[in-house]
Amino acid sequence: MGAVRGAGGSGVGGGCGRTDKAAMPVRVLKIIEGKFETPLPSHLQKEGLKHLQEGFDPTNKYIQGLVILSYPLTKLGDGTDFFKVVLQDLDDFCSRINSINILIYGKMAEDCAKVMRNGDTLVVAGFKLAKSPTAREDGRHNCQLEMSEEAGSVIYIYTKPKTTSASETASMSVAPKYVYTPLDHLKDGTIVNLYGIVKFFKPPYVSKGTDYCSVVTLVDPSNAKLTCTLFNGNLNSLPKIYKVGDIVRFHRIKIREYNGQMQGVTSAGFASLTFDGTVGAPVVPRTSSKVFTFMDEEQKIIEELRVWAASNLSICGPAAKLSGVQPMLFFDLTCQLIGKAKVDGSSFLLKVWDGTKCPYPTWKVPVEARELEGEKLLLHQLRNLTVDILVYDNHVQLAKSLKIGSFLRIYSIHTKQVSSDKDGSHIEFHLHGGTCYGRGIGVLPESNPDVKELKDFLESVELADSQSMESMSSVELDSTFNNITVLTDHQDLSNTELKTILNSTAPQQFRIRAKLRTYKPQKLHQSIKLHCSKCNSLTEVPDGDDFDCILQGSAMTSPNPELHNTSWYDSVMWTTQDQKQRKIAIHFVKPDEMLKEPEDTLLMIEGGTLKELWRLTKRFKCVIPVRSTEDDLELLDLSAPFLLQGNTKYYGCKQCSTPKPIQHLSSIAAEEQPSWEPTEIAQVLGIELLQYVFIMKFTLVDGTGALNAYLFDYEKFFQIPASEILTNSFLQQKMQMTMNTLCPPGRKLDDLPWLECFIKSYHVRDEMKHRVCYQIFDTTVAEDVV
DNA sequence: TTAGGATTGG
Repeated sequence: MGAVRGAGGSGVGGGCGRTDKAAMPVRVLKIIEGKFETPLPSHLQKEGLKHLQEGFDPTNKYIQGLVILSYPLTKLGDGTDFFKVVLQDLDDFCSRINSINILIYGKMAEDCAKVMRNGDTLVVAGFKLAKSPTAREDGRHNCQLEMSEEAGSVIYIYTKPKTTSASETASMSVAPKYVYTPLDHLKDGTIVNLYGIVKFFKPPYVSKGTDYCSVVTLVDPSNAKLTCTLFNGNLNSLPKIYKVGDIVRFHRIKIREYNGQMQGVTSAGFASLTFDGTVGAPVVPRTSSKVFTFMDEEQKIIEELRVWAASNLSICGPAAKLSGVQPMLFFDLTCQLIGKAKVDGSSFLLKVWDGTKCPYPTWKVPVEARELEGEKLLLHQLRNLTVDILVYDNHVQLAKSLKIGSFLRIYSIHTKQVSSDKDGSHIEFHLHGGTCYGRGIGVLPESNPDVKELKDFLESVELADSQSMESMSSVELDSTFNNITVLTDHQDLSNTELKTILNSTAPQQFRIRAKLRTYKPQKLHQSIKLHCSKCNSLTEVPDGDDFDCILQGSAMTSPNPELHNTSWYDSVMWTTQDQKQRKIAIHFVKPDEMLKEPEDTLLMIEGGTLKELWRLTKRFKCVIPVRSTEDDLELLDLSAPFLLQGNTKYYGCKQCSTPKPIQHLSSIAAEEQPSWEPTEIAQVLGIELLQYVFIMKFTLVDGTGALNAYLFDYEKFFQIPASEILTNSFLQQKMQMTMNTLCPPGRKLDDLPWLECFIKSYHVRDEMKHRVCYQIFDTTVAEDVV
């Protein structure tokens, strides 16, 4: 963020902003009733353009005029910022040559580009006069003014309502310019404007006084932190923050010192805008103010903050669903309210659903039927998908006021596992009293993207489940029989005894009915390997430490700026603020204009740490770690994943891959809607993609004999992709539950369930010996077992 | 005025 962005009414003398006004080379002032807000220093004398010529002494002289044209801020070959504007001398309107080029260099260029607009009045002093090489072409003054902070130049920018036609004036008022103070430059007793990324928040709650209260902790690229305590009698006037990572703009917030730290509190006139913090999401402010300023400049700030946050802050991944809840934890739930009821004086019941089914039996809070509000039929139809959430104390008042059908985000729900005689054990959902950890309830508008997604999902569930709901009891019945737990394809084959199979020649295919006496590995995560379908090799999945080492090694090579910003990717680079001064570059592969969502975007990163990479994968579709060479970006060593997507690391076969230059990715980028499939990415980069597989050994018995059958499975058997199991504890749990059903621990052979599956026999020939092996195929664990 | 971030009780 630059130091100077503009100045509001209090900006000049009010002590806000981070630069000392007296020394400031670029100042933004206002014209009030046709007069300059602050008089110019008395030693300066005005000079008209017509008196400027080579040899003119600019000491103590100033030029005044109107900005009629400004060019985009650019960088010169040596990296210096450069900004060019054209000034028109209004006092010399009759002269044929009444405009002059001003060339501004360095920091001053950057600062001016941020605040200056066509139509502003400029006063410039301390400039250098030089011959204009473009006078013949542009018809302007044959001299040009050259300015920079180093040369002692000063620019005063006077913002003034532009002359507009009467019809335009009605809809367009000239916005005041605001100074935004970085969070590390806040001073006790000031009232400032600021931007920040929400690191923590308490959704508005009823305080013990007369107002609603919301507590918000912000961070910004200065790495400073500010906790704000905001009050308002009107719920609507508090910032509409829905999740950590949202970005806020606060105007007129009062800064105070509290317990040795700066604190923000609401002052009279406090106003806020809130934005989604997702890179690429539409920049639409959420606010209750009817009138607010928001222009391109602000949009740019939001976009910058989003990019900074995406690579510097841990923002949690996808929100929890009811299907993913685990006992004894706290989580935020996005859901729809379908019922509510008074329970007693200090607690209130909310019945909600999110379309997914909680894997555990859940608690039903007994309430009097006449107290229950909500559509009775819907409550009945969805009874297996709704959960009861009991909210307490200070949350009761807000809960009572909620409308049935509204979409909620309930923050920090506690799941508690309770044993009971009646149903073994169940899970209870509590929203305890108090506001610790942001505990509370927020109402989300229908326009919220998470709500839109939820609504679509609920609509699809509602139909499907109302049909299957009635069959629920028969499913429960099935599992009590519990003797055949694996179903297969090829139902036409009849069962063969294991003894017969052991005496048969290979290769052959059989359907069997057997019990799973034991299996290896017992530690299920050890069953995951990487398989190359080209050379048929199996390798262990490398652990995170190896990857970290490779990343650290590659971070020794600085990004090569010559490889930045090509026709198919945009680059940003920065240096870390720590002692290591590590350089990080991110190259965003340009998406189709219609597809700007970050979750569709691929990026390449140089110099990132493991942690930073994981953060980026939460936000972006694909992340490819690369390093610079002299003339291209290249992939890292193939011991490292060449691609990260979601939670999955994709590896290439070291024997079979012949990596091609990164440039080859541009062919996918050029597609209308690149899907960024790992197989496609691997192919264009010359990588032989390794696939995650489950490799297990099942010892099967049926009373006639015993044999070992291997399971070699990508996804079909457990209905869990092998690629996801290592990073998903829920899937690990699901797999463990499946194995516990197929082979319940601690049971005698007689009590084990029968399984049905397919095996095929095949020959394995080593140098010395020859043997027959068996492999499970075309078999899926039945739904009701899972 | 209120709360000033920092879980787990019913």
